[in-house]
Amino acid sequence: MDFQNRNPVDCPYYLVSRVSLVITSAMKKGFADAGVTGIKPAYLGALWVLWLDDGLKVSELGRRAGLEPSTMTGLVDRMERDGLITRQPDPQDRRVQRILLTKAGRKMKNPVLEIVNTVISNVFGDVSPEEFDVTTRMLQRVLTKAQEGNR
Amino acid sequence: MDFQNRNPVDCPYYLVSRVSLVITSAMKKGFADAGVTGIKPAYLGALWVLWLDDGLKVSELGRRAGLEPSTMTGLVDRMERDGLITRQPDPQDRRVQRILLTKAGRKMKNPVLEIVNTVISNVFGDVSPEEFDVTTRMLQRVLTKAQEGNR
DNA sequence: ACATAATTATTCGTATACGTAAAGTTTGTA
DNA sequence: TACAAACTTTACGTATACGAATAATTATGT
Repeated sequence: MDFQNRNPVDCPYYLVSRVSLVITSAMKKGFADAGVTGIKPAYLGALWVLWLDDGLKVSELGRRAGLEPSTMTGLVDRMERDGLITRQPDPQDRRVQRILLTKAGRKMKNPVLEIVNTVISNVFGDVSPEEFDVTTRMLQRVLTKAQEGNR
Repeated sequence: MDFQNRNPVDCPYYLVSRVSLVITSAMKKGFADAGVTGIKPAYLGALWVLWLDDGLKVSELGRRAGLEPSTMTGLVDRMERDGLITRQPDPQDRRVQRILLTKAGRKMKNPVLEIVNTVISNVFGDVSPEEFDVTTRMLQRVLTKAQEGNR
């Protein structure tokens, strides 16, 4: 890896950052085109976690979605404002807020995941299954290693 | 691509977003550990473009770095504040501000790119050259296609 | 039991990014 | 020439993310 005589476009940092923003933009458009309101791309991670395991506390939700607790507070604020979740104090531990999907939040699962399917298929339309698998597994390893580094 | 019964960690959107943030965090630490001050990860794209072609106008700099003009204004503000660039009015076109590297901005090139090398090598340490190439080329194609879609 | 430590969520300040709108300048055209 | 259109940058509001500090609560060690 020697970037001294190369362009930003050769740098994986540039590439993943740009692709992340490209997908965010495509997601916004996908939701808007499908007429699904009240959801933002940043909600996806947390919603997805809750669809699999509802009623988590803020910190555990953040841990599974890859976000810091201080980031979660604002995200949960906006998701609450948009009617997708509610905060419920935990009677067992008064420090804890349990995050629970509303009916609207639960009902969104299938429509939203269909839109996610479509958007991902469009963005990665020209990518072969082999390339896709190599990249997916590689990025998963990078994340796992980064998590281990923070222990 | 069917995410109905999968986890966020199987979704390339989740992966590229998280990896992007992981690298940002590693870059911050890389700069701090090396004692290089006045640079932030977000400056990298713009700086890199200027190292190759100094004196661009804001919009062209943004185009090459993949950022909207309205994003560039704030970024240029901070880079100016941190002493890396200056704004110079263009006498040929009074709408235009030319962005010029300062001496400090120029001198940073080699040290900063060395840190970028190191950080990228660490983050992608376990990745084979083949996986790395497949991923790089794939993401480049995705970006190119996305740009074409916006014309 | 009680002081100390750890956990939990939040607030605050900052950075990063977008879209929309505005103001000034230049360009194209009638 | 005059006027409309396009371009260029900036301002503003919003969203997203982090780290440091804080307050409240719970857990731990002696």
